[in-house]
Amino acid sequence: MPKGVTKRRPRTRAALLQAALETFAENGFHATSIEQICERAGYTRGAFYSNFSSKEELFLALFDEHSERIVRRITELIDSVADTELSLQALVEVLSDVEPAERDWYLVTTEFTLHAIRDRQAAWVLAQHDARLRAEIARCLTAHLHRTGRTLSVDADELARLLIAIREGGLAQSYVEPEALPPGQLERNFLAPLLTALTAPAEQR
Amino acid sequence: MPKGVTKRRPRTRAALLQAALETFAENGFHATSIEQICERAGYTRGAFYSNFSSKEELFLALFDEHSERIVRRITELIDSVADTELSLQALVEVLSDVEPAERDWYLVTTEFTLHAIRDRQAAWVLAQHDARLRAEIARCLTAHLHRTGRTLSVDADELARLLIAIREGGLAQSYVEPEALPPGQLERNFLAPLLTALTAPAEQR
DNA sequence: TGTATCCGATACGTCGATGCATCGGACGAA
DNA sequence: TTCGTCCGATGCATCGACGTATCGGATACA
Repeated sequence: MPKGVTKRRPRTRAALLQAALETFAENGFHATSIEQICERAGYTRGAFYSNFSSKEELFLALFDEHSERIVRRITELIDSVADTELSLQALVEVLSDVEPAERDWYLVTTEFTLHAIRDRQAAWVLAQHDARLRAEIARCLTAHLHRTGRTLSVDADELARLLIAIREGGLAQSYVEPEALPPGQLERNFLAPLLTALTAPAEQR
Repeated sequence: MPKGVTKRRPRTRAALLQAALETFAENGFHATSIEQICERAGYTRGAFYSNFSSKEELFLALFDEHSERIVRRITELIDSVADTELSLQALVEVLSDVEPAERDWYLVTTEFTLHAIRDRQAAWVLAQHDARLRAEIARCLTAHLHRTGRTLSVDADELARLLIAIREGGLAQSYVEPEALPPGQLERNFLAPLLTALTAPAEQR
C-alpha cells in the first residue's frame, strides 16, 4: 500500500469496480453513466474522480482484473484435470463447463472486443490477454493428449483459437436463447469427435 | 409507394440507413449521435425525425434489411454450390468465404446480439432471424452431403449452430488480429476434418 | 404554369451527464 | 486526544444531444 494511502481507499475502489461490472453487464458501457456506477456502489461522483480519471480507465482496470482471473482459472483447471481421469470425456466436461457468473463477463468482454476491433491500442491489450489464454489452453491440451497416448495433428495454438471461437460463438447463441441452446452444449456434443479427428495415436518407441 | 409520398423520400431514407450503418460500424450504436448520422448522409435532424421516430427504430430497420440480404445470399450460395463441384473442398471454400463488407455488418450485428441478450423483445427478433439462417445452412449441408453419398450423424440444426459459432467467434479474433488469423482461416483449416468426422457413408439400397 | 401538399431545414427550449473547485469529516501517527 | 493529511461529498458551470414547432423550398398533379 503506497505511503499516505488509507485503508478505506482500496475498499471504495473495489466497490466501484464491482458496481461497474454489474452496471456494464446490465446496460452496456456507453449506456451507463458514471453516476449510475457510483449510485450502485453507494458513493458519489466525487469518490469516482478521486479513484479514476475516466470511465475508460475504470473499464481497463476491470478488464485487467478479469484477465488475471481467467488465466488463473484455466491453470487451475489444468491441474484438476491432471489429477483426475485421463479420459477424453473428462477433458470435454471441463471444457464445456460454464459458470453462471460468466454471463456478466461475457457481456463486458464482448463489448471490449468490439471496441478493440475499432481501436489499435485496445486491440493490442486484448491480443496480449488472448495469447496468454491460448498458451494455457494449448498447454492443457497437449499435456492431456500426451498422457492419453495421442498427439495433435494440427497447430495447438490454432486449435485453441478454434475452441475459443466455439465457446464465444456458442455463448452468444446460448445467452440469446437459453432454452434452445444451453450453455456449453456445443462443446459437449462436438468436442469429442472433433478432438478425435484432429489427433492420432502417438508413435510408440 | 404510399399515396402522397414523393420520390425523394425513399432516397433520403436509404441515405440515412447507409450512413447509419457506416457510423454505427465506426463508433458503435450508443456512441453515435443522431446528428452524426445526418451529417454523414448530408441531411439535418429534421430529415431524420421526418423518417424515423428514434435511433432504435432506425437500427431495427437496418437489421431487418440486413437479415433479408443474408438469407438471400446463403440461398444463392446453395445454388452456386449445387451447380458446380461436389467435393467437400468446394463446400468448405464456400463456407470459408468472408467478404470485406462483412466487417461493418459484424460490428453492427454483434452489438445487436449484446442488446438482445439484455432485451427479451430484441432476443425474439434475433432468434427468428437466426432460425431462418440455420434452416438455410442445414438445407445446404444435407443436400450437399446427400449428393456426395454421405449422411449426417448429428442434428443438422445444431451443426448449423456450431458452424455459426465458429464463424462468429473466428471473425471476432480475425478482426482484432487480422495478421494473426486471416478471416475464414479457422473454417478452411478445420471444417473438412470436422464434417468428415460428423458424417458417415449413406446406406446404399 | 399554378397550386396544394409533402418534406427537410432551422431555431429554440430542455435535460442529463460531465468535470472541477471546494469543503468537511475520517483516518493515522504522535 | 490532537493535529496534519487523505478522501469522498457537495455545489456549480458547461456542454452536447434531444425533440419539437415552425418555416420555406421541392414535388406532383391539374
